[in-house]
Amino acid sequence: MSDSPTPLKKDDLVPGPRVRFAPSPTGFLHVGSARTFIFNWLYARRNRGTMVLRLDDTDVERNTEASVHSIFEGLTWLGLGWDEEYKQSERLALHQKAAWAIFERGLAYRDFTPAHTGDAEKSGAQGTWLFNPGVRELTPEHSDRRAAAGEPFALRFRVPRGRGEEARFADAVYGEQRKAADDIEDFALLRSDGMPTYHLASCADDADLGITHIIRGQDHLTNTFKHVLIFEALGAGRPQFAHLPLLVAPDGTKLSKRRHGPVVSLTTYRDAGFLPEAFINFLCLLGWSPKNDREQLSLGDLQELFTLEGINRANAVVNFKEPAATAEEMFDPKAVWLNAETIRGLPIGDLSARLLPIVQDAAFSVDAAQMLKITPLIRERIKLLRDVLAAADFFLVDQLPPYDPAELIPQKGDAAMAKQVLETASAVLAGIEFKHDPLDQALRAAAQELGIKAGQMFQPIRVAVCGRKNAPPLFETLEVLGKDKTLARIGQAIPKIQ
RNA sequence: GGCGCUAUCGUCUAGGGGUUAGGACGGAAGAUUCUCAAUCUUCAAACCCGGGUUCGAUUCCCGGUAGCGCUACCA
Repeated sequence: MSDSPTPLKKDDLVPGPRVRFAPSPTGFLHVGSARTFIFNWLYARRNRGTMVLRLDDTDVERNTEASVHSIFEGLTWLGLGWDEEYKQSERLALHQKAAWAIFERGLAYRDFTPAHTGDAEKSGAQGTWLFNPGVRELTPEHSDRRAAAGEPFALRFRVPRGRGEEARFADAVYGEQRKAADDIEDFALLRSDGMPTYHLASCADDADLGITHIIRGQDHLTNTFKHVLIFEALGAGRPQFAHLPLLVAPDGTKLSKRRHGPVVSLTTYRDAGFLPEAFINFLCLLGWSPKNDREQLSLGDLQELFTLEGINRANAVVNFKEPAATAEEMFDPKAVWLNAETIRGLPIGDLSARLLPIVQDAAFSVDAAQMLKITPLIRERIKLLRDVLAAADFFLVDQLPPYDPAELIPQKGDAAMAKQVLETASAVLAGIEFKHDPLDQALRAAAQELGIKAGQMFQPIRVAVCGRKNAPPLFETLEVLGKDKTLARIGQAIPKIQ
């Protein structure tokens, strides 16, 4: 025995919570799923716990490799990471063992009834389906005999009936929940092909992986009664449940790609130029609040402030526009605002580095040094990263695209004034250093000499150089653009004036 | 149909037996700079309906209505 054993850390004695995000790869990564991931992650980090990523891929028919990609693509973009990773399809033996253990305890039975054609009962307005009559009360001998003869069957949970029993659990968000067992149908554990159902696989894995907190969408709230039954039948401890209000479309319906298009897919936001930290901030504000009116929250802030108590119960609308006119209009205005705010708060070097690949992908030849000079001029003028293409276009091209020569004419001025301004500017600019202060002094002096207002002096130059009226401040722009390009563009503008 | 959940400005939300019902986005108006943007100021904008409890309900209780979810050998 060593006389100085390694002291146990407190964390070793009290392991942190274990949470999981368990998407099924049957479609792209949904923004609602992304929020569920984020809340789980925040809970794990906040409480020094473990974040488990588990692919719930027991539905072989509907799984796609493309979907797996989409999930990882989305999660990678968020950049939050996870600690452990599992695939349900690799844990089938565990699920089957769990199902048969439940059967051995007499809490499940074989159902030899052929599978339903699911949609028929979805639309059916008749009474609640609870179980297929006849099979639930088959004697074990009869059941064994038919199984031995090779007759296919599903394994169903035998929900206690007619005894006034109740399933109950305490949800961290929705409070005490209870439901009469008589209202719970005999759900399937195993399909007739032997594959586990979602309910069984999910609970068996949660128990096996030691999940302590299940944080998931409210669409699972009523499923939880079944899950509670499974955990009990497994003799496993029951995790703490916390259900999240759903994210819905402006029309109040659940977000779906079919109905609502790309706005429900996480990668759409990445591709449109959202910053992951800003989008995480936005998503967190949907269905959760720090209760102190703070809205601009960094990841660090969120980690510090996130609690299950801050989650509310009503569904939240993602306020996008259905017929989207422009890219920016299709998104929730608050998400766009948060993104713009985050962009403004980024150090220039950081923002510039994020902008550079976008500009280069658009086939502009710019280097990092140039981008670094352009960035401060557009930082307050872009809301999405991709806006850089429209905001900085005139810095990036050699030849300005065609513009309306009428724009060259200043307020309360005429063509003659425009021409005079540009000719004067041409002469003045040729002889000075292209730095903010000299440009400022020279052009203001020139305006005074011509007897016109500074604004009247600047507009024709701005249009000649930028190809439009709305652009960053003039002197900074000229400085970045340089003397050669400036003079060339002014030279090209002069003949355009009639 | 059955069961469950929910209900504060257009949207996200704070609040809670007595408040001018607070903040944010978006909208409108104004200030400011060489345009735009940013920034600042101001304004408009909400407690689903009906009962009950109470001196007093937007808040608590019940009912209604509406929305959403589940009701598959999908997850």
